Parts: sequence; C-alpha cells; structure tokens
Amino acid sequence: MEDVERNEKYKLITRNLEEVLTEDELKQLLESGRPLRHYIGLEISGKAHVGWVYMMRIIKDFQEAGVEANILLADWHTWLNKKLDGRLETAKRLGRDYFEQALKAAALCVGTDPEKINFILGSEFYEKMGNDYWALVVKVAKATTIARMLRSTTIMGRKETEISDTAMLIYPAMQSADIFALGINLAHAGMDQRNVHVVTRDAAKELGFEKPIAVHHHLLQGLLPPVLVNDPKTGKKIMDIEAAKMSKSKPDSAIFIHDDPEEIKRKINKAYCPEGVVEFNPILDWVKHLIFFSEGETLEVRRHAKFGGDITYTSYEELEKDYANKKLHPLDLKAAVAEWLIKTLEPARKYFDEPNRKAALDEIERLTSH
RNA sequence: CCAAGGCUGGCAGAGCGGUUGAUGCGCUGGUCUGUAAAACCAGUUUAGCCAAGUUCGACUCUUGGGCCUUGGACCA
Repeated sequence: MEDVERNEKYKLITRNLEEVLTEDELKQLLESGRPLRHYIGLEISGKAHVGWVYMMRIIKDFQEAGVEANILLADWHTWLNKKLDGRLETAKRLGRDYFEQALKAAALCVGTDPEKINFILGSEFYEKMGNDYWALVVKVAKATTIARMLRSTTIMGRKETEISDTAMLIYPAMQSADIFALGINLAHAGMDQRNVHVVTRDAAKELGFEKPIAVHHHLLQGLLPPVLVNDPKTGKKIMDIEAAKMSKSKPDSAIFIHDDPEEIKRKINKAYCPEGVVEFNPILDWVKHLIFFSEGETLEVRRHAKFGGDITYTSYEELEKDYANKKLHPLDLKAAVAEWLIKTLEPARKYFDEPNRKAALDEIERLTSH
C-alpha cells in the first residue's frame, strides 16, 4: 500500500520533467519519508509568459505529491545581473508587486491555490539570516573553481564572453547558497539552469551538505522560427537553446499571461508552424507539453466542414499523427491553440484588472520595453 | 597606473573633411501559398560617446574626458 503511494508520488513528480538528478536519489528520498522541500528561483526581470503556467502545472504536481513549494523572488540576483533599471530597490518592490502577483495569477490558471505556495523575497531572507547567509556564499565560492562558476553563468541568458564584472561570478554562488540556506532537497529550474544545479551538488559534497536533488523542466519553444546550430557531438541540427526560448526582447516570441484575446490570436497566428512538420515546431511543442500535460486533457479543433469538420483530440500522439499526415492544417491547429490559451489564461487577465496589479504591470512593461 | 585599438541606425558592420549612412540581420507593409516560414517587392522617420579646438565646413583632423577590449606595469 505504502509502496504504491510512493510510486504514485514518484510518477506525479517526474511525469513532465526533462531531467532528474538523480532518479535513484529521488526514490530514496521518497522512501525515507522525510518532507520534500522544493524551490525554484526567479529573477525579477521580464513579464510573465505561458512558460510560467507550464512551470505552475509542474509545481501543482509536486504539491499533490506532498511537496512543499517555495518560490524565491530573486531580487538580489536581478540587481547583480543589471536587469530592470539596475537598482535593487526596484527589483525588491516589483518582486512583491508584480512578480508574486503574476505567479499567483499563473497558479490560478492551473487551478492551484496561490496561498499554498511560499513566496520568499531574497532581500528579506538575507536580512533575516544575516552573516550566516554570506558565510554560505563564501563557502560555496571557496568550493568551486572559477572555470566552473563561469560555465554555470550562461543561465543568465548571456554568453560567457559577455561576462565582464565580478558580480557575475557571485550570482551562481548565491544561487547555491540559497538552496543550502533554505534547506532545499528538491531544487527545480528550467533546463537552461542545469549547470548551476550541478555546481551546487558538487559544492554540497565538498561542504558536507546533503546533495539536493535537481529537477529540470522542458523549456517551451519561442514562437519565432528556431535558430538551428550544429551539435558538435552528433553533427545533427539542434536548436540554440538560448535563442529558442521565449524572451522579452522578442515580444512576439511569447504569450504573456495577461495578454488579451486579440493579442493572443495575433501572436499565435504569426507563429512559425510549417504544415506536416513536427520537428522544431513551437505550436506542436506547446500542444505536447503545455496542453496535453496530463491524461484526460483534450483539444477541440473547430473547422469548416470542407476541411474535415470539428474534431476533438484526446491525446498528443493522435494529434501529431494527423498533423504529420497533413490531416490537420496549421491554421486550424493555431485557432484551437489560441482558444485554449484565451480560456486558460482568463483568470490571469481578470486578476490583473485590479488597479494596483495593473499599475505594477505597466511599470514592468515600461522598464523592459527598451 | 601605462599603452594600443575601438565607440556610427534596434543589432552587426563599411566608407568619406562638405553632397542621397554601403551591406547583412531584424522590424513594418504588400504579393504568393487556407497559418507561419521561404521567395520576391516596398518601407524603417531628426546616425555619428561627451566637451573644446583647427577649418568656410568635421562623423571623418587635434586635445581633454567617459566607457569597452587587449596587452603591460606593480606584487617578483
């Protein structure tokens, strides 16, 4: 009975993850019966896009498996990384006024209770911990070579060569310290941040801390045509992960959670989506990961009788097969996806009707538009 | 601290003491496809890190300052 439950939990936690470091460790932790403390850290930078909704669906799974969910509003990291207007105060304020609000809105979109997630503002936490926190940062820094730190800094959406000041090296050290200081045993992030988790696990070993389990989710593709590069290992074409993800510098590459229906339709319609081609297709990527997240999901395609009439898909595989065989036209699929997004994101739009939240959204819009 | 090179449109990146800022990418619009992409056509407005000077006239020359890059010096 208990084994079954553990198995269920394991499945629930891992079913949509792209990577678990390591699976055995996670199984062991579940078996130990000790509480699972999760965390994901977010820089206070851009606007909230559908990737957050996807992330929230994963967090919801974690919670249903009994995991305690924590989100770090990383205002210090934002400051280190020179985001927004470059001031800590701004990151601090918008962390609470916009980011926490947007994350709560995303939680509402996936039907989880926002109040059951702990939101931790970095600066408040560091103040509370005082010297102990900074001692941890130093410990991590001492346990990690410069080369290693540098390699982990591509998480910030910059190439190594673009890193010019020392603060950039403090950034990953703080990220590791956050995990230790919060007593996290389930460190969660997107695939783009896996390096820093690997550094953290190595440092844990060196410092005698328990190695946190690192879990990484798939990054939803941006809507623009993919940038393909040659993989030096296999010689095959792969996507440039940094170029492919949704970004605030390319507003049409992402759907934001508070976008209005017209905006959603416009962006989806603009999206790259070659007929019959499954590979590197952002719309199908979203359908696969975001929409058919779990069993029982459906996608209704409404189309003219001359194009085959309405059809409801109950699995991604089924849909992909039709798409590959050109039985499902991109335009019909796009319309269906747009409708799904409009409906799913409705709670977020409503949430941001509230004047204070709207004002915070306007401010972040202003700070990130140029 | 010293030296060399750089700082031009959203980005990359030419040329020139004076007249229409090359080219590429991006972006916007159009044509063509039942979407997008590709292709082709059109558009992208008051560019020159700052200051002073030389000059009839400087983005282009001189000097000072700022920032970036690389190298050196100090520590040895």
